[in-house]
Amino acid sequence: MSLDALDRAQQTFVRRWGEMGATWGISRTMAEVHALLFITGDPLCTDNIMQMLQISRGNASMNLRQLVNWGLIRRTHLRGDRKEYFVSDLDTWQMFETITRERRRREVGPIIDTLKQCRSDLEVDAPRLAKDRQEKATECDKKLADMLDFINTLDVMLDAVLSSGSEQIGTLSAAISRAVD
Amino acid sequence: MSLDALDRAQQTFVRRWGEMGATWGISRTMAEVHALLFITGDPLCTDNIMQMLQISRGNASMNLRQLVNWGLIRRTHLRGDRKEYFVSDLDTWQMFETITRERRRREVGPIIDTLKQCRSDLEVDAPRLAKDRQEKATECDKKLADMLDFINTLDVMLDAVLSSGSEQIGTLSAAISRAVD
DNA sequence: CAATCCTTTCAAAAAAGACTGAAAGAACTA
DNA sequence: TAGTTCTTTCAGTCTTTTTTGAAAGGATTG
Repeated sequence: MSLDALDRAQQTFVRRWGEMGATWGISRTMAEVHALLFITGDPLCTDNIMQMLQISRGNASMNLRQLVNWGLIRRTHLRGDRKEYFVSDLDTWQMFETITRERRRREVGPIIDTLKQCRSDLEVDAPRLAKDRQEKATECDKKLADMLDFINTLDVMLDAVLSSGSEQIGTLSAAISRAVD
Repeated sequence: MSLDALDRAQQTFVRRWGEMGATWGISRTMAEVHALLFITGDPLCTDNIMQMLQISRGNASMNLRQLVNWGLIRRTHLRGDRKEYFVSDLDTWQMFETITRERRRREVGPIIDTLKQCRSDLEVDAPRLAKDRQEKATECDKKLADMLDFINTLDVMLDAVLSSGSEQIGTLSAAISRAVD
């Protein structure tokens, strides 16, 4: 099994993508599996992936399942072959949208809930606090409110960007630059 | 040491912020230390932090140093006290800006470099590839180019948003919504 | 300069997280 | 139905990351 220039370029990409993933709370291997499917563009089966990334069957299976759950890859079948194959979405924008939506769904909601929770608990019990603590409570509430506000603004912006679709990204980028000047 | 409603609200916030950090490649404790300084607004010394978060001296020292390096907190001193204190005096927007700039600096550059590297390696060696591999190489190059392009666009947008400052964030949000319709 | 007070460092320990491989399960085939 | 082929699961193992605590390093004070 000798590697040519294409293989080497793909390997470099896969490794780097794995490292990236690791700093972003996605496991290195999951990111590598994804990168491999993305960059080759070919349907690959579990054995291909095990061999190319030197990982165990169990590991491959787990990570493939997660990627399917995220919506980043899908199962497919090759005519006359019983094995399952996997293919990645090939469009960069699509990938970005999927990942961003998923993270937003998992993370933005919970943090907003916690902030609101803190505020309402504070509001309910504030009258019973000692005088000097009341001031502090007001300050704290202000910080929570600011943050909530900020997150909401960002969330609205993100939503607009995500729903714009890849064709409009240029327009959007231009509009932002214009608004900032 | 009995906890009042303010303490409880702050603790909830600190815990949640820690969990958030953990899913974002920032260690749970570092995020908790930051949250604590942010939400109380008070200058706190190492002992305060050790006690409030139930962590060791070494751990506190390490994480405080990292936060100072990130520019999220700063050292300060209290009149008539030899200890060092720490404060987080940034507002929500400044915090966001600091964190985003730091991550961008560390992560965007390297990934762009790798993508370019892959492309140029491919270009240099492509002529020597077998015919069927050449097609693949072209496809691969196209993917790398697309991704590079996409990252650049996003990076430009991000830069515009970051340099806009908190006063303009409303304007910006409105401009985006308008552009998307 | 010795004593005190505080901070930093770092080797070792603990905790968290990821991976393996063998075994069980599912889906087809003859 | 029994056999074959492929997939999933999960207890145990291994790896990586985080935390601890004790010792060393600085700075300030009397």
